[in-house]
Amino acid sequence: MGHGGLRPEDIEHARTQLSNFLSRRGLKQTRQREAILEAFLESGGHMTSEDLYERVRPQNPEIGAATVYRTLKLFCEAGIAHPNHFRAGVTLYEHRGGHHDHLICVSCGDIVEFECSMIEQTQLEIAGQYGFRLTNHRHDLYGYCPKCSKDEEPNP
Amino acid sequence: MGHGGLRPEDIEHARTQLSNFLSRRGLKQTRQREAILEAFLESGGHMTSEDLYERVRPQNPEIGAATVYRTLKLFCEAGIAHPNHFRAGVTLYEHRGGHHDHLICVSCGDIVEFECSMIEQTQLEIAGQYGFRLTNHRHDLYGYCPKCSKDEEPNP
DNA sequence: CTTGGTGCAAATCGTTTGCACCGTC
DNA sequence: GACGGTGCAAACGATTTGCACCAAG
Repeated sequence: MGHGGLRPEDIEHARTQLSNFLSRRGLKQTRQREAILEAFLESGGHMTSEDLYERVRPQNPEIGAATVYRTLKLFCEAGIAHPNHFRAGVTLYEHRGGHHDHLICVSCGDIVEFECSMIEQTQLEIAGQYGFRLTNHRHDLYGYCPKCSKDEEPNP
Repeated sequence: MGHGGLRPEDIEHARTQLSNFLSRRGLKQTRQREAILEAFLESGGHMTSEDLYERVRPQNPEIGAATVYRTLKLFCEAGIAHPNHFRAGVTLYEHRGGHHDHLICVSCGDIVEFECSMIEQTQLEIAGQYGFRLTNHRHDLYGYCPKCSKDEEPNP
């Protein structure tokens, strides 16, 4: 179920973003970071460090898993990636930008993104009622996607 | 920031629920399961297996951590508990019942539950648009609670 | 007495870290 | 050259599992 990578302009933007972030912080531009960034951007988002490691490996066999973990964290700080914990024990990284709301198929794992400004608005109101100042949110809907709906029957 | 345990009637209901679940499945009613259930119900919800283990230990030094993990999973199947992954690496279990929507303070970790039927409704519509058949959802709003809002300043 | 439950310790899994070496600035 | 980056392997923390023993039905 691969879906939506980024458009060329987004990719270019991400490259610049990382570049700026690195120099601003006095960090180094390395071959590995470039390779990992490209692999991440080419992917559809929603991947684990492990996944990305596998993706990078063929072209760069010397890059270690630890570097991928470290780099992905760096991307999060740079605002290029965002970590998500859909299930126990794994961190899924997604492309930044857009709102992080998802429809997740509990059967095949497919992830679809959606956005609803009405809900966004309502969230702010609710937070206000409790005196909370919101920084971010997550809104995930779990269920069976159209394909899997046909296989799985409601009552076991 | 402790808050809301369950009312006596809810506790009674949970006991029955587990009891029924066990016999329905041909499983056994054990001293450990009772002890762990009581500890879980007495707590405010939103605890890790580890937390519960510590809570149970004083009165039942022989109960092992593995049993608590196993039992908590059982509670989930029985519909008494519900697992949540607010942050990487830990599973937080909460009391079942009510909708699982939360306001979470990123500073002190306080968790407030809320419910909004309008959002619930909208979720169904969105799922429908994508042909998904929903089974459950999670909706977490992160931010600073009133107390912590005073300390933390918006711009770093 | 039969089958599931428990406790312990060892095993796993994802992720992190210490350290010696390597490459960028 | 200095300091951050990398690779490897060992360390880690949460959770799971194999196994021999125990207890509920």
